[in-house]
Amino acid sequence: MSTAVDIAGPSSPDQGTTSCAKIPNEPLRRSLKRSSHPYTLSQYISTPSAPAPVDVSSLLQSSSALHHHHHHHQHQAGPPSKPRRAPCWPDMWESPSGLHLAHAAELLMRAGLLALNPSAEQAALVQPGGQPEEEEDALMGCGTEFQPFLGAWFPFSPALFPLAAGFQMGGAAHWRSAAAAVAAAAAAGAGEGMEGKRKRCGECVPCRRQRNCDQCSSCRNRKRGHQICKYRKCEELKRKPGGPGFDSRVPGFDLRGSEFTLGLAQERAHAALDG
DNA sequence: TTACACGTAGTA
DNA sequence: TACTACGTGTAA
Ligand SMILES: [Zn+2]
Ligand SMILES: [Zn+2]
Repeated sequence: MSTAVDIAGPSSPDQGTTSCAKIPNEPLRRSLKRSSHPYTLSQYISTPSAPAPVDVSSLLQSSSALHHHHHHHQHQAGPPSKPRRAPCWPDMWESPSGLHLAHAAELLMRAGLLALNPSAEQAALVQPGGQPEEEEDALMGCGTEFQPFLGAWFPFSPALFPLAAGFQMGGAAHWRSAAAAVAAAAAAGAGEGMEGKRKRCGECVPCRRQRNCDQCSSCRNRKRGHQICKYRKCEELKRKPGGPGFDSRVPGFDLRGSEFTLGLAQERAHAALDG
C-alpha cells in the first residue's frame, strides 16, 4: 500500500503532477486568509492536478488564447501589447510576493530533518551530480532540483504557515550585494539614491536554480519583460532597500548553501583574485 | 498586489 | 557588440 501522500504539488511547473482526489471548494476561514491571498486552500490542492493527465502546455496556450481580450493600449503604438493574463497555476504554486510554496515546503521539511538528523540536511543539499554546478544556463539534464520529501510535496500554503516566512532568510548576503552596489556607486562618484544595480546573491534557493521554468510570467514575457524567471529571482533582491527588516534578519535559520558550494561564490572569488 | 513594459547597468 | 536582468513606471 502506498502511504505516500498523493497530493503532490510540483516544486515547479516543469515537473509532472500526479492525480489527487477532488476536494470540495470550501472557502478559507477568514482568520486564515491573511492579507489578500488570492487562492483558497482547496484551489491550491485541486488546481495543479486533474482527474486525467493534463497537458500543461496546451493548458497554458488555451488560457491565453481562449480569453476574448478587450485590448488595452499600453501607451504603446505599434507592437501588439499582450492582453493581461489572469494568474494561472504556476502562479498559484509560487506567489512572487510570498514565500514560495515549494520553498516553504522544502524549508519546513529541512527544518524538520535538521532537527531529527543533521546529516540528512547535508544530503538534501547535495546535488545528484555532486558538482558545484555550472552557473549560467548550462542546459544539463538535471530534471529535479528540489527533491520531494518521502515522495510527495505537501500543499503548504504560505497563508497557513506564516511562520515559514521566518525560515526563508538569514545570513548577510544582502549586506554584500547592497554594500557592493553602494561601493560601486561610490566608486562612480554617485550620490545617495544613485546606487548601482544589486547583484543576485547566488546562494539562496532561487539563485541556485539552474533552469528557467518557461511558464511563469517572467519567462513567458521574457522578450519584453527583461526579468529573470520568478523561480530564480534572488531572495535578496526581492527585499527592497529601506524595506522592513532589510538591515536585520531572523536568526537561527540559514538554510542556504555554503559559500563555496555555489557557482557564483566561486565566480566572485575568482574575480576577487583576478583583481 | 501582479503583469507587462522599457531603459539601461553590468557583463562577457 | 550582444545578452541578461535590475530598477522603475504604469495599468488593472
Ligand atoms: Zn519562470
Ligand atoms: Zn539569491
